[in-house]
Amino acid sequence: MKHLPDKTVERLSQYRRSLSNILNTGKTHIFSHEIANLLHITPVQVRRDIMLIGYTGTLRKGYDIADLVALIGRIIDSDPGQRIAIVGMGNLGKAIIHYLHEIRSRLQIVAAFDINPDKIGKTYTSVLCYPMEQMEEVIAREEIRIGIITTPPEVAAAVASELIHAGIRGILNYTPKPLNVPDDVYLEEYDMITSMEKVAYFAKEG
Amino acid sequence: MKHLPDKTVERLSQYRRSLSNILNTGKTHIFSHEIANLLHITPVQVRRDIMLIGYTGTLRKGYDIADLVALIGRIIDSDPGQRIAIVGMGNLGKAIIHYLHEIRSRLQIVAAFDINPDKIGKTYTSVLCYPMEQMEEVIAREEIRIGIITTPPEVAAAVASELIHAGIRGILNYTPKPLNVPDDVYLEEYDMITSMEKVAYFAKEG
DNA sequence: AGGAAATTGTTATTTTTTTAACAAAGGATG
DNA sequence: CATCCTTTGTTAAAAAAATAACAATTTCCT
Ligand SMILES: NC(=O)c1ccc[n+]([C@@H]2O[C@H](COP(=O)([O-])OP(=O)(O)OC[C@H]3O[C@@H](n4cnc5c(N)ncnc54)[C@H](O)[C@@H]3O)[C@@H](O)[C@H]2O)c1
Ligand SMILES: NC(=O)c1ccc[n+]([C@@H]2O[C@H](COP(=O)([O-])OP(=O)(O)OC[C@H]3O[C@@H](n4cnc5c(N)ncnc54)[C@H](O)[C@@H]3O)[C@@H](O)[C@H]2O)c1
Repeated sequence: MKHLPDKTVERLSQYRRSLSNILNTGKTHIFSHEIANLLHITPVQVRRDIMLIGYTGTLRKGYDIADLVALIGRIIDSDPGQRIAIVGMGNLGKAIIHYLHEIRSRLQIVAAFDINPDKIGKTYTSVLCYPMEQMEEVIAREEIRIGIITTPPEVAAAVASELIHAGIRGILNYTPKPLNVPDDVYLEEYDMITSMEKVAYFAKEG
Repeated sequence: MKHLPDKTVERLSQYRRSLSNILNTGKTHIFSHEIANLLHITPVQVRRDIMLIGYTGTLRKGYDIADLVALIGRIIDSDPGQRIAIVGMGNLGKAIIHYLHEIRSRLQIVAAFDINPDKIGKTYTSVLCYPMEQMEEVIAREEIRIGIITTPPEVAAAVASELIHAGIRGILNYTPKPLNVPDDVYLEEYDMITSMEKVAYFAKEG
C-alpha cells in the first residue's frame, strides 16, 4: 500500500476506536453516514478514506465492522502492537501512562525514564521507571520503537538525541520546544498553549 | 482584518512564544529565516504569515521583535487576555492548570469545576474548584469565554451543553469523545491516542 | 558612486485536502 | 417483473495550504 495522507491516518485511528466500541453492542454492519455522524464529519470523507485502504463494503449493508477494525489495526500498528517509552515522569507523564493503561489500546508503554532518583525504580500504573543511563539497553531489549517526551523543555532536544541514538523510529513531543530530527525519524509535536490560543482567536471572531 | 487561515493562527501562537523568550536576551530584531529555524519551518512561510497580519519589517534589519509580539497578542487574545474555565479536575486537569500557571501565558484559568465533593472547594495551583451547579453564575461573573473539558468521556457531551448554556464561546475538548456544538461555538479537539497511532504508522513506513 | 549581496513583500505554482457529482449495484416495493 | 430508492466506489472540481519565484529596496563593499 502506498503511503496514506496524514489526515486519513488520523481519521482511521478515530474510526477504529469508535467502531471498537460499537462492536460490543452486537451490531455487525455500519453505513458510511453512521460513521460520519459519530465523528461529525461527512460520509464522503469516510468512504474516501476507506477506499484508500482498499477495503470494500457491501452495497445496502454497509461495512463489516469487525473486518474494518481488524484491517485498520493491521495498517496502523504492526501486528503485536507498538511498544512505547516515555521520558519524564512528572504530572503529564504520569497522566499519560494512566490514561493509556485505562483505555486499553494496542499501544503499550513498556518503559519510563527520568533523572530524579525519587522516581527511578518506582512503578507507575505498572510501568517501571529506569534511569536515563539504561535507556539504550532497555530500548533495545524491549524492542521499543516510539518515544514520548514529557520532560522540561530545556532538556527536550538532548532527550530526543538520546532516544534517536538508542534506535527509536518515532517521537511524540509534548514539550513546547520544537525539535529537530533526522529525516528517517518521524516527529509529531503538540502544544496545548497553541490549541488554547487557537480557540481564543476563533472564539473571538465567531 | 479578515479571518486568518487555521494554520497561520497556530504558527502565530508559536512565533509569539519563541519571540517572547528572545526578547529577554536583549535582541531587538530578527530575520524571517531566524524565526524559521526556531520552529523548523521555511522562511517563506514566516514571511507569508506575517504579511497576512499586516505587519511589515524593515529590509535588511528584519522584524522588530517587540512590535511583532505585541501585534500577535492583539490579534490572538483580546486585550486583557482570555479567561478560561476547566471542567474535570483529574490527572489531566491538574496537570494542565499547573502547566499554564508555570508558563505564565496570557491565558488564564480562573475557575475549575467538578462533581467530586472531595475536590470542590479545594484550590489547585491557586485555582478554586466549584461544584457544577455554580457553573452558570461563575462563568458570567468571571467573564469566562473558553472552556476546557477533561472529564471522563461519558459525560463530555453533557458538560459541553452546560458550558454552552452558560455562555462559553469556545471549547477545547481533551476527551476522546467527539462533540457536537452549534455553529457559533468554536470547537477544538485533541486526542493523544490519535497522535500516538499516527506516529506508529509513519514511524513504520519511514 | 556603482555593483553585489541580502532580505522583504507579493504574486504564481504546486501540492494536499475536502467536497461534490454521479454511475453502478442491489434490494425493496408494488 | 419493472421501477424506485439507497448506498457504495470513484472520478472530478473546489478550497486550503505550502512552496517557489522574483521584483524591489536597502545595506555593504570597493
Ligand atoms: N502539565 C501539562 O499539562 C503540560 C501540558 C503541555 C505541555 N507540558 C509540557 O510537558 C513537559 C512536562 O510537564 P510536567 O507538568 O509533567 O512537568 P514536571 O516538571 O512535572 O515533570 C518533568 C519530569 O521530567 C524529569 N526530568 C527533568 N530533566 C530530565 C532529563 N534530563 N531527563 C529525563 N527526565 C528529566 C523530571 O524529573 C520530572 O519528573 C513540560 O515540558 C511542559 O512544558 C505539560
Ligand atoms: N490523562 C491523560 O493523559 C489523558 C490524555 C488524553 C485524554 N484524556 C482524557 O481526559 C479525560 C480526563 O482524564 P483524567 O486522566 O484526568 O481522568 P480522571 O478520572 O483522573 O479525572 C476525571 C475528573 O472528572 C470529574 N468528573 C466526573 N464526572 C464529572 C461531571 N459530570 N462533571 C464534572 N466533573 C466530572 C471526576 O470527578 C474527576 O475529577 C478523560 O476523558 C480521558 O480520556 C486523559
